[in-house]
Amino acid sequence: MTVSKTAADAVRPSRSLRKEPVDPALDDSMLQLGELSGLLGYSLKRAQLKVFEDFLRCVEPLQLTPAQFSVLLLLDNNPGRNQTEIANTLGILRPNFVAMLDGLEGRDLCARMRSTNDRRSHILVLTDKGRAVLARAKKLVSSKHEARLMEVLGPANHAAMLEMLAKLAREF
Amino acid sequence: MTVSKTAADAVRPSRSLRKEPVDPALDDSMLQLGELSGLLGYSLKRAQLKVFEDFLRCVEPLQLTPAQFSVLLLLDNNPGRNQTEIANTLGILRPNFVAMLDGLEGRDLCARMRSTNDRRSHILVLTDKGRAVLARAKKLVSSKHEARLMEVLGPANHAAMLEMLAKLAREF
DNA sequence: TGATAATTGTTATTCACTATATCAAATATC
DNA sequence: GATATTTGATATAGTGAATAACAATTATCA
Repeated sequence: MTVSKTAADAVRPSRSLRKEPVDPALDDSMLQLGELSGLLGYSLKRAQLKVFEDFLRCVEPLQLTPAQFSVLLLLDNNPGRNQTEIANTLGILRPNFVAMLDGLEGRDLCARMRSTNDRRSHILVLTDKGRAVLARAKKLVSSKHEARLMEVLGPANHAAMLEMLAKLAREF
Repeated sequence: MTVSKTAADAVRPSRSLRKEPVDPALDDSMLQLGELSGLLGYSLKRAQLKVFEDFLRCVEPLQLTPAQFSVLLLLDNNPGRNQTEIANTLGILRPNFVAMLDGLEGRDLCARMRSTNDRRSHILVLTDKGRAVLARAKKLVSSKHEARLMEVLGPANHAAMLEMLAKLAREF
């Protein structure tokens, strides 16, 4: 088949003939996702984007991205670690972690200290401000963000989902 | 508390004293994720990355990214649509969709045809090659990618997960 | 009808995130 | 003590996502 270079438009579900008013927000005449809605990866990504958006909204007064929050949380749970260790557990490449730390350190949320054992490495420490911000962030995340997730999914589903996602992140 | 600028390294779970051999791949002395493992968004993102990696592996002979696959699939399911409609349903911004289409059209997987109704818009069409590639891609995705997901999660969990993710992508 | 607004595809540009190679300083290995 | 490895860092490139602006076309409506 050779394709002609023009074409009369195909069957539009003719928005003008529709009876029920279409959702004005995500309208677009409702295209058929088809097999796409059965693709786990597709829904996974779209859900992830939505969840991150909500995270940003909930924690907006503190100006923390999910990645930054995860760093602060990890520092709090693992004192005495260096950049490589923190970056690796978060799946961040060392070169990219430098600028990220510069940002956090520039806002006085954490600090690098030269290790006395190994003078190559920087031990990462939460500052007092970092601890305070983290504490407030945790409250916002749990009371707003996670609370909303719980509400939409229900506690049982939320737990089941968490377990499955962790399994995928681990074994896949 | 003012932070001194150096510090003796804190309690390392002393890798040297461990009895069981640590997983050499993701080692890093097993940092404590702490509250991070309870954050749905965190696991969601890590799982999504793993799933997309697997998708790329499975469909590697066809050199299709998840985004490209989704475009081809959508074109097949929705003939006669223009760029704006396709881009919008996939959450791709129109300006960014241009280069993406250039790539697909350059590989002769789809084509833009000027609409006779509205000479501004381009109706998107799958080429024969595009249909053939899509068919092969679908087989690879279902026999390798989705099959693996099924195997890891189990059919029931897979279905439950899909439903929850769709709900999040929709209502969140 | 004709002036004005809106839409479509496009370009340019910016920002964030990711990835690789490379480097000097410090440490480990043998 | 020579060589290799590790650590933080820099430079750089690639990709995705976001906004503004533009020409061509179509829609609106006074």
